[in-house]
Amino acid sequence: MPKSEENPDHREASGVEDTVLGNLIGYRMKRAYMQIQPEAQRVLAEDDLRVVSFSCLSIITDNPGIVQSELAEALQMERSNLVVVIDELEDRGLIARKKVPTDRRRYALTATLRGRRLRDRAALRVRQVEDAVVGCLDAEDRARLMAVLERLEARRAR
Amino acid sequence: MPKSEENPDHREASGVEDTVLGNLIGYRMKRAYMQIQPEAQRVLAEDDLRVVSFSCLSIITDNPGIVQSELAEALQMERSNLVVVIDELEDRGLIARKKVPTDRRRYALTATLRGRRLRDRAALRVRQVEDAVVGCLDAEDRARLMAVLERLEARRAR
DNA sequence: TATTGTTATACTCTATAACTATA
DNA sequence: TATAGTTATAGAGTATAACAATA
Repeated sequence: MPKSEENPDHREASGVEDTVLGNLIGYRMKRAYMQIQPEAQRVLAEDDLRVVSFSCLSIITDNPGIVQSELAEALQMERSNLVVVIDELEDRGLIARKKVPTDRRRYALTATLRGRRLRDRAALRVRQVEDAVVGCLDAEDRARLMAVLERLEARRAR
Repeated sequence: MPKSEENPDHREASGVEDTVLGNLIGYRMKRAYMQIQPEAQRVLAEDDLRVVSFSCLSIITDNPGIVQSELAEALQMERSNLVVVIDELEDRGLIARKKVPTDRRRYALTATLRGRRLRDRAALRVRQVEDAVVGCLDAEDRARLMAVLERLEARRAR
């Protein structure tokens, strides 16, 4: 019976046997992510933000003048799906669209003061719920996790 | 200007500034996961499997006689969403449903020989694409990553 | 001709409520 | 009364094609 070297067969807490799935990084990553995502979603919802709108607001705040194509590329999402998100942020007065004089196809996006403040507050609260979830890791484990995740992501240019 | 201790402000490869989002574990985890997931999806599709059907087939293979409620719980999904997946695996002759004599509400699920063989082959191929993605990590980093992800997941019982 | 923002649309995934048959 | 499996459905999230305005 083939056993994996790094994680021998074991019964999960639930009592369900799992020789294969649990040794796949994708599976483990999704399940770990699912510990964090609903918590982040919940606190962001208290400010009427979705994860995607918080992400947009955050990138716009840090990159005043960014245009929608660039934002879509930064967040790895489709331009078309960005439109409604940007519409809503603008309607709520959190960001502003300004036509770029030198290229009138493009809209320069900037966060308003309200937008920047909301971003800062929301980021703090997301950080707090992450701290709670990740509380079982010490600072070193956490830093190492972040570094490894960044390296996996950087692999994209292959 | 507040800077994070563990990851100072920096320009991403794309040239987009990112003071906040990039320091959130949830964001990093999602982006790292997105390096693996499409690759896994692609190789599984070659065997006409989705990630969820592979996961079901895998758990059923390792747990002959498991019933749908237990499977749903193990994979943290809704019973109702499991039905079509199980239907398809059964139609393809990869698993069998057998009424449990002692409780005729329940179906005992078992993988057929074909199902077990497909699972083993698919698992190997998923493992290969994961190895390719994660090739930038040495064995120790990889083992540590898996261990940390497991600890985050285990936090569920809080 | 190519690109930006936009609209419409479709497809997947997930969540909920309600039904049936059994217990 | 509660549970297992099922159905239908609605809501997200995501992907694609096509269009108008502009380069």
